[in-house]
Amino acid sequence: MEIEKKIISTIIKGIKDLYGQEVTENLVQLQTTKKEFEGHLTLVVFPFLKISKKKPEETAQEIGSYLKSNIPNVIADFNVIKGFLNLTIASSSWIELLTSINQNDKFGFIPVTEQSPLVMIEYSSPNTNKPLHLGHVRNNLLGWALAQVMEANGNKVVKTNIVNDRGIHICKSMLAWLKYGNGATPESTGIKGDHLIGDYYVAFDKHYREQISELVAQGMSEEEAKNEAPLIKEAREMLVKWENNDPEIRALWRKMNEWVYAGFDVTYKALGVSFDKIYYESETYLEGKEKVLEGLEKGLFFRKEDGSVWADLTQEGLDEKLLLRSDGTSVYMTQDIGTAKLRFQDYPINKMIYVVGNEQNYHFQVLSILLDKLGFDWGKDLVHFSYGMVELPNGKMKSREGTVVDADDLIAEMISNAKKMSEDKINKLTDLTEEEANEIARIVGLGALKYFILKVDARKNMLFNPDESIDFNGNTGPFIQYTYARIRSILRKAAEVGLVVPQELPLDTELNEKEINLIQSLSDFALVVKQAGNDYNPSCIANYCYDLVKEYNQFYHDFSILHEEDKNKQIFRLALSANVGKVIRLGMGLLGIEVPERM
RNA sequence: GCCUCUGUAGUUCAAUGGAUAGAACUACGGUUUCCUAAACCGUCAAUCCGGGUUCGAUUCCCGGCGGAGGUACCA
Repeated sequence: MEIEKKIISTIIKGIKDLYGQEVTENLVQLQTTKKEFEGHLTLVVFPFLKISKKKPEETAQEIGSYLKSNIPNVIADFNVIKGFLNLTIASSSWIELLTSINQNDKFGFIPVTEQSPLVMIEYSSPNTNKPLHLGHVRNNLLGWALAQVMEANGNKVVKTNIVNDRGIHICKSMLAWLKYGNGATPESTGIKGDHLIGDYYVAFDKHYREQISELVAQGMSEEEAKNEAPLIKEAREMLVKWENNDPEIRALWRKMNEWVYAGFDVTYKALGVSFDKIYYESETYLEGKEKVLEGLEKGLFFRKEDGSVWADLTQEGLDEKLLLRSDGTSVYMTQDIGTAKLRFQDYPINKMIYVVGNEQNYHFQVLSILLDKLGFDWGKDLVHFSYGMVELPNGKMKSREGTVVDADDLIAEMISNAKKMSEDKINKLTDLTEEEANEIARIVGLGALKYFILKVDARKNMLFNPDESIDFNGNTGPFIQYTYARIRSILRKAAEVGLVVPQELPLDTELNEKEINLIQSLSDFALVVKQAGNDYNPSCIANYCYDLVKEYNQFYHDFSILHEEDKNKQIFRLALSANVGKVIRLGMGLLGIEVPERM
């Protein structure tokens, strides 16, 4: 980082001295040199040709000479290939850089201060009528990782969850439980609360379909049958009762939601995610209604003859959008407006990020415009962190067809597979207690799952193959975790013989290319964290960690560390290992992935 | 129909407009006097098609073709 800054400023000065023109920093393209060429950093000189009015080679040569004579303690040498100026950095500069990384426990992170902007991140947002599935897992992992990344970039972060705890879908579960449940509770059945409720949601659907086909058999059209089936009518009645605060219905609703929340808590805890503030739609939907009526008064919205309220977005190139139904009840959009209002009351939000699937791109485009019209400062540039769907090898997940991957099942399976894998490796964990071994299996199993999902660009749809997901080789979480554990092992062994990495590293160590490359890769971490924050994209951190690990593994394979005879060299390599370990821990930490001391 | 996103080795994923498009899995073949072999090394193999922008395009723009999503008084 420091090295690059120094070079860039010298280049800008050099262009001025050589060609008499001021250039901006973004014109200076300094990148890491490709492996097949000599040098560490490469300047692309094409952008300067118009200024120098000379050939690429000549321009590169001149800039190179300027750098070498002006900052000789940084630029040891240079070479020119076409329009590329390859710079070789002096060893002492690299060692200084490693020292600065070594001294900073939160290398690459920008500290959060009182003045930092406040970013609120909404993620998870479950319905309370069924347990979490693989799609929610992606949402939760992305939301958590993004929160960590934003914080690492110097933002105050508030993680929030909006729970959709009201509506017809909840009533369906409640109704089925009353009819077919025989008073079953999580305690009496031993079934996790969210799964229990989910079972009755499925039961409702089953009986509902039966009624529909009966009615169709009696000669009713399918469309009509769907509306006339006794079950759906009862569910609607129940919803009305709920809205009218019927004490019995409300009591049942509260009881069943508590079961679900208890179940969700277990899943959230297993995934390692948490929230600073939870909102419930049962508490926000009325606020939204109010806000919409307020907008109506101000003339922002209009009312149709049937009483429904709409926003006219044709000016913005969109169509008209419904905000309140003709019967006065609120829709999805209304609730989001209400939630926004409450959040704004509760926090001085500078930026709002919604982690929601890409099927709702249009919804958020509209929401942004509406919030802006209603006077929310952050409305216009709210961020919809839109992620793709998770597909299975045999197609999309459909809850009705039973092709969903349940989150709890998946987590349990990953952990038990991790356990099996480590048991296959004899001589490894034999001295550990059962408890310690289980803890490692948990860390590794979850690491595999999290990494598998987070390494993929969030915007893209991704394919999840349950059989292949638990691969512990290649670009996977366990591979990275394993490298970390090995590094920790080396440091433990070194400590046993009294070798400790000092704060300050000796400057007179001779470095080879692989060692320099490793320092360079370490320093890239700061750039990657910044990029992840700018692009709202945790996946680049995952891929960075993997590249770093691969590079370290080669280094580790080629050079000895504990058996190195040159004392300076030994300390240097130990420091290098320690800092690779540190950066892995920081990087994986941003993804919400733990790293084990042993495995 | 209209709108948005997306097309990279057999498969799953990479590549701020930069040099010969990288990995991993699979297959085949190597490497343990040595700190964790859950490792390392090698071989095979790809930018959907056609234009444009420029020193230079997987990337940006336009047009096809393929995939996904949206376009509801569902959430």
